[in-house]
Amino acid sequence: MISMKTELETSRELSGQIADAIRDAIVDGSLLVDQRLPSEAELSDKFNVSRPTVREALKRLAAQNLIRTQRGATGGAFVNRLSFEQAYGQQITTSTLLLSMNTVSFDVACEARYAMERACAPLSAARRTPDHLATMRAEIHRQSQPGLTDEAFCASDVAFHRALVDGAGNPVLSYQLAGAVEAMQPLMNMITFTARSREQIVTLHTRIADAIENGQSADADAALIELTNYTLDLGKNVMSRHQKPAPSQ
Amino acid sequence: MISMKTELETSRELSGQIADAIRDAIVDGSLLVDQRLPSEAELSDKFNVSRPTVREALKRLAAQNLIRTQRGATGGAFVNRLSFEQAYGQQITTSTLLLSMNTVSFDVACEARYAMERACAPLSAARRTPDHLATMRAEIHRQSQPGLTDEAFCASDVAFHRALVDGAGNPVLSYQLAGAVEAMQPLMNMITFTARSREQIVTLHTRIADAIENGQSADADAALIELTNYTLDLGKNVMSRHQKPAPSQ
DNA sequence: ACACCTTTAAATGTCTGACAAATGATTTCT
DNA sequence: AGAAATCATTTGTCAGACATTTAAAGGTGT
Repeated sequence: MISMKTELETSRELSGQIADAIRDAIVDGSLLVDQRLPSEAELSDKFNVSRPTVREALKRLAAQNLIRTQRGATGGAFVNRLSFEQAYGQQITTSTLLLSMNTVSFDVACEARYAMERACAPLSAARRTPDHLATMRAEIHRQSQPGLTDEAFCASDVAFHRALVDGAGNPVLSYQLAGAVEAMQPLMNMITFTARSREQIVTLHTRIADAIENGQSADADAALIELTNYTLDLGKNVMSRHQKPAPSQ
Repeated sequence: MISMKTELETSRELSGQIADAIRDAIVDGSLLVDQRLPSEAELSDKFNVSRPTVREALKRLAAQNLIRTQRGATGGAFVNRLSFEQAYGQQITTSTLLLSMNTVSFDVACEARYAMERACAPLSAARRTPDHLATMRAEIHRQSQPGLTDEAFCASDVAFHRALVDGAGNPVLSYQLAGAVEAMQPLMNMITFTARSREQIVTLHTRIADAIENGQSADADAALIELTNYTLDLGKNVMSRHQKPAPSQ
């Protein structure tokens, strides 16, 4: 028998309370990974609500990747083992919204992103595989091509930094950075990269890749600091042109 | 008129596709913060589905804090300005599940956490307010009290590191770290802190607080490295006793 | 006994229609 | 003009039904 709090209040909406009760049972371990939840009919009995209400609750949980559902005879809702892929997705969506809704400024996001990248660099210098290095080199080469659109340049930039972070071999760091880096792409896309600035960035990327290749984390750190300041400079111009005044609320 | 992709496939479930369409409209800016979505009746017309299906889609979005709903004459679903509070909550839930479901090991989580904390330390040394410092000192004092339960010691540990991170004055870093630090608490709670190990941790915390107070970020970094290794050691013993063999999948 | 097809049952997915409850706007009355 | 009653709109909830998917059980022929 699955224990679960079933007493509901009258204030909040029922589907929210039911979702919370089930979520708590998952988080505190009452429901284990891959375990099947009671059927919708059973849940509506247990909570004394209708099936549509139960379904709304289950959809809330599905949106957070806490459960997955399967149709058919042996189907039902199952506690989902959260994968990094799914966590990435949530992280990117959330971070993107935090930025796009002007909850945080470009400067703050930029500082956070590079601070965390610098935390990855020493680990990456020690552990990166030849594959990570090859990706970094390839992206640097792509960034040197003339005629690249700003969007393509940005995408390549993200891929480069992604390889740098993944080189650390720590999926939690990759997960955290995925949000910070990818979320900034829309803002970075607003930047016009002149030939001069691209050259500067490629130079810094090359220094970083060299440092990572040779295990010289101090060099990587120094280059990342320069890159931080340079990006902040580029962003300053963009923001002064696009940034709306502080939101009223 | 609100533009939104309304053609649906037959493969996936409808509520998921509708949720995605609306979410895309929010993320790419077609729907602005505080803007009202069409009513459930209008949406069910637009997408050619029933109202319960629309409602399931809206609940999915509400679970991600993308919208909020209001009843009444001028009510409806409104695009929600994502707050840091809400983002914290999501981040902590996700990170906690990633850890508790054995998707990542203690070592990996620990490394990621302290790597990011080290990224915060220099910023905190430069910007922390007297308030942050006072919190750190108070928590150190609490940790020195004899008779503290392991859980209370852990909670104080979290509060100490929280103050350290918040001292950096960068809400994005605080947001990222909130997940990493709080998510580790259940694992840390499994550790038995002997008087000897508490003393060691308090000593390191004091070194960190001193360094932050005097703006000596190198000292803080060194102490954090020691704390990382010490925590990994403590965890090693716990894991050898509790850790199940690697998950099959 | 084995392989193949059919049936069946259980579960989620979707629809229809209805009522309850909340809430701002409107109207009416004083 | 102001207060109270009414109304209209919208979300929240319920009941019941049918469609679709899926695996397992059962039957059939060789």
